[in-house]
Amino acid sequence: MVEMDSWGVSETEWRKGPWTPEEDKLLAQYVTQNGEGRWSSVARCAGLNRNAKSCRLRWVNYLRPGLKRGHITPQEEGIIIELHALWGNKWSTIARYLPGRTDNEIKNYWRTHFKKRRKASEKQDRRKILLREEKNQVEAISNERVLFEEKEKHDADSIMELENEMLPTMYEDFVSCPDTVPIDSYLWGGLWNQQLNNCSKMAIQNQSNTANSCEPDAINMYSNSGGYIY
DNA sequence: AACCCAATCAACCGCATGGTA
DNA sequence: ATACCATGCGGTTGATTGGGT
Repeated sequence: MVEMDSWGVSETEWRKGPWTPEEDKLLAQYVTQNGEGRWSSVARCAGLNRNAKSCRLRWVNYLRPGLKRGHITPQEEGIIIELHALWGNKWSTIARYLPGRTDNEIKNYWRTHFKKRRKASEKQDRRKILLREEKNQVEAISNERVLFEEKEKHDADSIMELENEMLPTMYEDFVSCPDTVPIDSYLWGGLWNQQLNNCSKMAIQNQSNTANSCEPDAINMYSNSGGYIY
């Protein structure tokens, strides 16, 4: 089955892809002799195996006399920017104000340069976001650190208070009856050990004074451990 | 020298619109 | 009124090219 395109011709048999110099010559000759328009007949009569759309596009964008070649000038770029701001993607309208330039050319130019700028701006945006995130992270870490230090200080104060309150009592309990006090209760670190160290001297002194007032093993355990209770 | 990637350009495709039979 | 054809337009794609690694 041969499908018909919007130009009323069968699509499947037409040549596609880049135009050869021979095809260009045939098309240019035909259009020069017969004028623009009636592209269906151009396609049929010029001896080209191309559809009407393809012929028109090739003529309009490449073969038509008066087309400018080369880069878009800064002046032209200015006009494009201005007119695009005015009309948006109306490429053929914009092209009317740039003699020798085709809508396709302007469209490609805009897409290339606009895309480049958009990419650059996206890159800049991403960089800004990263910097902001980095800053937030630093702030968060800093805040966490401040909170942690405050908490540590608070905990240390609490422990100090607690120890100051409890140690004398605990030590008394320990000295008077070490078996009833769980050994874990004494795993409190340096302050407790320091306190206990001071007290132990008194205890040893007491022990020598009142020989059987407390169990000697606990004190020995402390003394043998180099000041720490395990 | 070989490969990769981005930029560029030419051409295609689908849709909209206008003319006319 | 409407169906069909011709044309134009904008978006997209694919090939080529040039620069960087």
